[in-house]
Amino acid sequence: MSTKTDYQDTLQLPKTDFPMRANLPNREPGMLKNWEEKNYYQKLQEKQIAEGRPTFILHDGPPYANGNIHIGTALNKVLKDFVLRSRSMDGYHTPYVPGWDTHGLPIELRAIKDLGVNREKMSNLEFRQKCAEYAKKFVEIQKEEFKRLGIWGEWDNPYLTLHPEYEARQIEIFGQMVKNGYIYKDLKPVYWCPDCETALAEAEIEYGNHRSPSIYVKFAVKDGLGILPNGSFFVIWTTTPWTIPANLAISVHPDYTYVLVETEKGDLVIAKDLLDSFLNDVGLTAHTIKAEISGAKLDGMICQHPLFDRNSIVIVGDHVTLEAGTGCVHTAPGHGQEDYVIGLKYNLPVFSPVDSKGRFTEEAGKYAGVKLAEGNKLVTQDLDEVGALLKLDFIEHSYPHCWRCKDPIIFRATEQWFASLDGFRKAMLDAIEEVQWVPKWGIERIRNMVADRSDWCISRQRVWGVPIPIFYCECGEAILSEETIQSVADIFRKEGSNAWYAREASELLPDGFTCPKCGGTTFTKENDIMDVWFDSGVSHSAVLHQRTNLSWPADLYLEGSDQHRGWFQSSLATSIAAFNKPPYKAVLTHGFVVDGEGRKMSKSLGNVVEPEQVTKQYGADILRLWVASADYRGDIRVSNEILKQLSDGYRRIRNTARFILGNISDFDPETHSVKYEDLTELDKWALLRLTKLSTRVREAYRNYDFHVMYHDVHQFCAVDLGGFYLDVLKDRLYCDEQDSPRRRSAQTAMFIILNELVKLIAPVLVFTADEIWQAIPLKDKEESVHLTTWDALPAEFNNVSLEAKWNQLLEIRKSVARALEDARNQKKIGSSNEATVTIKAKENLIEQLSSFAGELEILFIVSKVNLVVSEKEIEVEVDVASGEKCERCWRISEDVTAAEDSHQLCPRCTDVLSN
RNA sequence: GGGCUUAUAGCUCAGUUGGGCAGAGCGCACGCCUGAUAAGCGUGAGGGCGGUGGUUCAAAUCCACCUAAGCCCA
Repeated sequence: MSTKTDYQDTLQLPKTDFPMRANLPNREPGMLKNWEEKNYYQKLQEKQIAEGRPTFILHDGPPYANGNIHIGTALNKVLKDFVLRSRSMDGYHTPYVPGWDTHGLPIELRAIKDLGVNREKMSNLEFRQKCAEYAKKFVEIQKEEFKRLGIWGEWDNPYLTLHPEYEARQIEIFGQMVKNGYIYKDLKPVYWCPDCETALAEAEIEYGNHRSPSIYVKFAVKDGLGILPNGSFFVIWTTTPWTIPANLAISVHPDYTYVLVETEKGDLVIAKDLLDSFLNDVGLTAHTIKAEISGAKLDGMICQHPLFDRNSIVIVGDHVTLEAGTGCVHTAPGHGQEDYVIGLKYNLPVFSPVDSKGRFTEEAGKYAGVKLAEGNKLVTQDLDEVGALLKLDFIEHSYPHCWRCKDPIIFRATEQWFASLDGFRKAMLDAIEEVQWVPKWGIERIRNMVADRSDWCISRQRVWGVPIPIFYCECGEAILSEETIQSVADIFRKEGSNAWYAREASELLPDGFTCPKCGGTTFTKENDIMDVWFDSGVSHSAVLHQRTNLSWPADLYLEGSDQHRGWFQSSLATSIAAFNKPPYKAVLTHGFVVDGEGRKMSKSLGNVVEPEQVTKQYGADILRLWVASADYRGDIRVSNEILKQLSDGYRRIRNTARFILGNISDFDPETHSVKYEDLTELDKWALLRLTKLSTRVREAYRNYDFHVMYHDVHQFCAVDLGGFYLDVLKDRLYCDEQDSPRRRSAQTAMFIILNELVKLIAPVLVFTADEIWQAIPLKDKEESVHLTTWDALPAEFNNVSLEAKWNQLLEIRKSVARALEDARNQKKIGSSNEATVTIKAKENLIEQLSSFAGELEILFIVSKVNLVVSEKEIEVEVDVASGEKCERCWRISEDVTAAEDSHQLCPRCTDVLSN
């Protein structure tokens, strides 16, 4: 009886425990645990140090610790992990200290909301304690989420912006900036609640309907620059009459057209497009349009303030709109954000004659002491009396209210601390030129932003953050000296910034400190804390300068492109201001994650993809492969379809590895390896392809072109290996004698290929690569692939002389495949082994094919190849192979003969079996 | 409204300084194999390069404008 399995047992079929199905979601956690137990990250660091490698410092931008990570955070950390792991394999020492941003208003708000904190009944110290707890909780949550993605780093020793040593360093950097003369105090309008007597952040504002007066006011022209007659009027519109006493200017848009129109209330200047609605509102008739003037020409004209003996100048700005009013905007730099910004441009004082309780101050002259609600009435009456009021009305509109007391809020200028960008802008711009920006256009973005930005207001009227280390003497003098700031820093280093709230000023100042101005000895503390961007902005020094395993400046910062305005800039600012050097040598940015249609993710659209969901359904390696597959310079799409596709790509790589593992199970590289010169030419060709791949992929990693790596590796597995090399090898591997040189030659090449492949994918497919690594039959190997380096492949592999010849063969192989497919469609053959192929071509091509000698059958996986010289370019004929099918290797040949028990065997198989 | 960016087959990507009928892989369709088998092999159909208008002997590649999308700002 002859059965198939009779001969199956005489073959060397693939044998491996390496599972075809990865089951990543279930298996990855176990591998993570193993890595952690064996302390691999630490081991890698020690190894790198022992080998004396050059360092590569990627400084981590701290995510904000107030929620779970999202897919964008995952993308960022995974990219960082790619960089570090590839640099490690490329021979660098790559310590990685992850960090978190732990201060700031969002955490204050969440602490109040989520922890049910009653802020009124709690001291600042207690409240800060709650905020710290909240932040630390999310640090732990995010830490676990990052670890799950396979990211290696000093997870048990990260940096937190609330650490005492961090805060101390932050104070020192501030001190350095003071020393360099870049810190000053000035007025700036902020949201202010007169009832609660406190500044409010944007997040503490609630919009609601409010009834306001609506007035049109005319300002008489004193100097019309010869364009407008004196005695004509600019007309403004406002819903806050109480800000009229603080009016310093009238803004017009440079690109709008204005008309001078004759009315019964005088000759008025109005934006042309708003003339009709204005006349209608106020109930006036236009008699004559006396002139049309472009807004730009109005710049510099001078008007008389209707109530005070001072000027109101005409200025131009793009913030003026045609939505309502007159196109001439009442401008009070002390009472509005836009007014403030345009005021800075024109050097207007930040005039804000209103106190913390919402009453006019002495600066408001006769209104001093009047509450603003009353002020609205008085001002309007006075305007009417002097004839400046054109119209009074009342409107319902959306207006900001205090979240706590629900009262309407005001804009009020208060004293704030600033860092003078102007003082070091030039140095920042110069530094930007020295940094390598990836992609290149990043330089354009940050350059424009730095060139345009105004001074940095670092004051925040909050408590959860690092206090601004300034004292005030009774005489009013603000104390900020090297000595006092260092004293604060020293105390913070021991006790943290809570000391600011726990101690009296005298306990924070150096012993025996006296006011340099008046000699006074009684001091109070500044109430403001620093902007959180200052916290994270000093991380380069707080982390890199203070950790012995790191160094300053960083080799690389790697964040989303929103950080051109954020962290890249705040870091650069503090670094330039303190040290006059950029904190990084290179900056890499990536785009944002969007959905399958390229739209931003939002809860309301319901298109949010959570990293946890991806790891649960597909595994972290798939998420990482997704990161690797996309070109991160632009936006990166993610969708189920995309992830599904990645899974297919992943399986291809995985199964390629599995196939090789199965075929080298009886291969001992030490005893069975074949020397390069003794390898078959096909195997040499495979190693040449490997060398090309390896060169390209390593270069791609060095250039941060991870998607090149993915596509090339995938293509190599699918096309070079699966589509040709491994398919062709099967006959040799399965049917040749186990220890035959040709079989060992194939195994040698496959072994080398797998070893290199696993190292090339290791930075991306961290779990799968290590799983493969464990399965490779190599003694004395590193415990984990992640502890290895990319060693140079032997130069002899780069045997380019093979290229042309084999490329041509592959071309012909395509023609053969097409011909075989035709024959298959005509039901002539099924398997290609059932075919005899006749190639007709010109003499020189036939000659070249002849040089493959008896190999062509194997290379085309057919039973017989005939070569015929003809005049045709190339023609392939397919016939049913004649002869009998060898029951062992399934190839058909006329040499197949009946073996003793009537089984059909070819001579090769007969030989193999007889040994 | 401003600064920067992106736009090549269903998907992910290649397309050097403008030059040969625009490529790859995946997916899909069809077929083969059943000794990589919840695998493997082959063939094939898919786009005219976001749109419009220019420059040029020649443009996916250069210029202008527009559209859509993204980040930041106002």
